[in-house]
Amino acid sequence: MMPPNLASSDKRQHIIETGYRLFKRSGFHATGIDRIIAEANVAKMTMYRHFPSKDGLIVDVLGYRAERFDRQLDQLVEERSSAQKKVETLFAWYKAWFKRPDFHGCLFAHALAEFGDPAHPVFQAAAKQKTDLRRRLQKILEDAMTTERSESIAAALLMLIEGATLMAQIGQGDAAIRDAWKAAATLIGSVRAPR
Amino acid sequence: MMPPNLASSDKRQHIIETGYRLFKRSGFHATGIDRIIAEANVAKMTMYRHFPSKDGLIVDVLGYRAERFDRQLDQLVEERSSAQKKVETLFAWYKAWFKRPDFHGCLFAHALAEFGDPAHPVFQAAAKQKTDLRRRLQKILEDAMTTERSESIAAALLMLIEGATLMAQIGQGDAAIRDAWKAAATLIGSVRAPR
DNA sequence: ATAAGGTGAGACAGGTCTGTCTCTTTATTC
DNA sequence: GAATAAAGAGACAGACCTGTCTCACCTTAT
Repeated sequence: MMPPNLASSDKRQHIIETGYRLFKRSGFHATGIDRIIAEANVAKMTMYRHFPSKDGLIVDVLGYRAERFDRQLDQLVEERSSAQKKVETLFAWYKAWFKRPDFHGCLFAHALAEFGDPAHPVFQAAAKQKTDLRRRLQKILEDAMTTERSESIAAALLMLIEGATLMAQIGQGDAAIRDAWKAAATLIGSVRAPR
Repeated sequence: MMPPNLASSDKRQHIIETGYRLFKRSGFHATGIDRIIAEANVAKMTMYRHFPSKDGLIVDVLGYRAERFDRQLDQLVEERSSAQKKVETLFAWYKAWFKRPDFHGCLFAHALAEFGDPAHPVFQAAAKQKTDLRRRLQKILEDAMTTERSESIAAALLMLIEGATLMAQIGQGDAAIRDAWKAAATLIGSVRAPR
């Protein structure tokens, strides 16, 4: 058994996905290890062989989720014409996400809420995702405007998205993403037709 | 001792303020009752005489915080001329809030993160504050534009504010509130000079 | 066949949590 | 001074938490 066990990696991934499902539904502190291993149908030692601790598992869950989000964003923005069209597609993606029955808000925002210490690895993993998303939005916008404006508007788009996600959590996602897109279109349009 | 004991109300308020300070710093689940009563220098039974449970205390803490925020907002917007000026003052208030050393993000957003069940009293108390704030923003804006536009832009302003608060939590509050205000000014200005 | 590593199942320790209880002390009002 | 209500102090129960440990089982490579 020298070669890396494939079944072992499968278990690891299964634990991550189970943790993701439970953490987003019930929060990090309120979800116990026992609950995770019971839902994942693995032994406790299997979990602790793959992850150093609960916090370590949380960090890996956030990393997994960030990677999956990045891949989806890659698919969304590829081969589309204008920056405005790309942003519109992104907002439509959020609108669909809000409608899903398993939507429970942004896991990274929740992580920041529960782990307020900036030195904590979970905090840093969550903060990184927000910073990365802002950078990606800026990359999309900089084709259509100056760098200075793209940075400012990218930050505004990110804030609109985060705010819309919060409103979606209290059952107002539909109106929120509609108003957010209206605002986003106005902001992007203001570049071409400044007052 | 027939008349309501004043000292008793003081204790109650002191417990609420201590809980507020600890909850916002460490989160709700991570903050234990023992910690609260130790910091407040009260006996455990004193706390349980004033509040039915930990969840009950949390609801009252959120209510206290919402009331205080409303009062501050009252002071901010009174006797100011234009809607734009009022919003600018509000954004300046957020900018100052982000700079405070005891800033740890929005307690209501954190409550929504930790109590994801819409039927939970804590969830409802937190959701109410967001809905109320949106309504107040709309009242401010409707002097300067049609009701339809004021509703849409008020929602956008709220999302910008919530997003900025999240970014402030990861140490980017200064740039966030600046970009948020830029966007807000563009949105408000777009009403007078529509494309 | 045999050796070895991954896994399941669950006991276990040590700690923390919420909430209840009793007993004593303090402060106020009549 | 006596009566009464609030509060302090802390034990306590029962549950849950994380993380470690043991032992039996199963699969796979040699």
